[in-house]
Amino acid sequence: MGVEIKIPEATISRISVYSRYLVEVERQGIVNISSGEIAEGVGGTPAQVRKDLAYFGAFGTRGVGYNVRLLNQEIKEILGLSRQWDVILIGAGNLGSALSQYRGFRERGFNILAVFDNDMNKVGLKLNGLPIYAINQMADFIRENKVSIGIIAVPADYAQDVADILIDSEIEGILNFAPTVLTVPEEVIVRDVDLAVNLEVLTYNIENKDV
Amino acid sequence: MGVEIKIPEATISRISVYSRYLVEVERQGIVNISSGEIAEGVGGTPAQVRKDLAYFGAFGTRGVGYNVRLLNQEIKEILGLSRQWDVILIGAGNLGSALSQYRGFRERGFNILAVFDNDMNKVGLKLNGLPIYAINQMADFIRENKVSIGIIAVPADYAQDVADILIDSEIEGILNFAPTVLTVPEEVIVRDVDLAVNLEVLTYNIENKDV
DNA sequence: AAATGAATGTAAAAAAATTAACAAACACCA
DNA sequence: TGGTGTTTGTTAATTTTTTTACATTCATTT
Repeated sequence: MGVEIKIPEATISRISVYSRYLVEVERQGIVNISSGEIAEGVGGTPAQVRKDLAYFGAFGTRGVGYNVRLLNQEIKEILGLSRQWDVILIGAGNLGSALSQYRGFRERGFNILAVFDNDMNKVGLKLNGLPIYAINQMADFIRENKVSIGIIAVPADYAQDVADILIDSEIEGILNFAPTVLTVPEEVIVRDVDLAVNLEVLTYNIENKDV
Repeated sequence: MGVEIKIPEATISRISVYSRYLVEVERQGIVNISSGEIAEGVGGTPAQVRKDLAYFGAFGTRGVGYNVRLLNQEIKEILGLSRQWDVILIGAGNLGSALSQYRGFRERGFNILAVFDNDMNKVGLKLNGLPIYAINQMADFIRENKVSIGIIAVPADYAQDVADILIDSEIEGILNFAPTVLTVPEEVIVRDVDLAVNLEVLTYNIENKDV
């Protein structure tokens, strides 16, 4: 009977950015930070920062601000980053290769276990230290290793087939880099990263700067 | 004195996805399509599709739907894709390499002219057929070739320096893959593609599925 | 111990975006 | 030619998100 409080997706994106910024700030040895300083650091407004954080609790001290280390700890907890996330990557092409050694993932606690590809010239080899397996080994691997997330970095034509295997293997979430809309049951969470779409939003904004 | 009509950024993202879907539909030889069919194809609602399109004009025929080819033409015009976009890529690392040969860019009319990197072992070589130049050659190159967009794929620590050069060279837009917030003057449009943030929004959504 | 200053947390207001609803327009058929 | 069914374009309603404004709280100083 409790009132449902829906938290904007944009808030989640922003607190992830706050967290990344706080890591940097903590590294500089700064102990306390105000909403205004966070806003300045990430390009937002103080009110927005406070509002975003207030969805989850009262982490600050009035008149003082937020303790950098504690706030970052709270945010990581909110984002689900206090547990480790085991991830597999599907697609050992150029994009897959880039993602397999992307520092940002490891730094934030994501653990890529293996790469899957259907190219038999690649299967058995390593990609940036990660083993490459065939896609027909994927379902077993996911179950045996309790993999939570699959990152799809295959061409659009194969993406749904890959997704179907992931779904069958009871994956929890999919980060989809293929430029296509995936059909998944509602218990599987998908997030699309659409590179061309991003570029097109940019061109639109360039062309309509002044308007 | 005209009323300003602000178009949601989400609308721009969506029409870009519609366009990609229409390409596929057109390839299948389908001539007309309804808002409901588009919605089904991209995972949206018919009302949303119509509303998004209505910001820009009346492209359909009542009782019939939209002519696939014409609608796609209109959308591309809206997104600024009727002109060609000359792009450079900064960073010849793994991510830069992946982006340099990303099909989705070329398919949508983006033309990557060159890659820039500070690693002198790479300068002078080619990356997927594209010349690699030193970053100190970048400003001249941008002006001489009237480059509109720079794609930043360098580590976060160097991203602002690269951005500063792009800004000085009067670039129009920046697609930023570096996990950091760039400071730019307001006439330069930036769009961030933050890979770890996307993964963290995914983990949040997984952890809060049922709520 | 009271006063001052600073910055949070939140309630209320405003703005923005989405959804619903329906009249208008068109194709097709009898 | 008139009626029927379909689907758009648009207005209105609703929902969501952002912004504003300020009372509350805490640290510090006198």
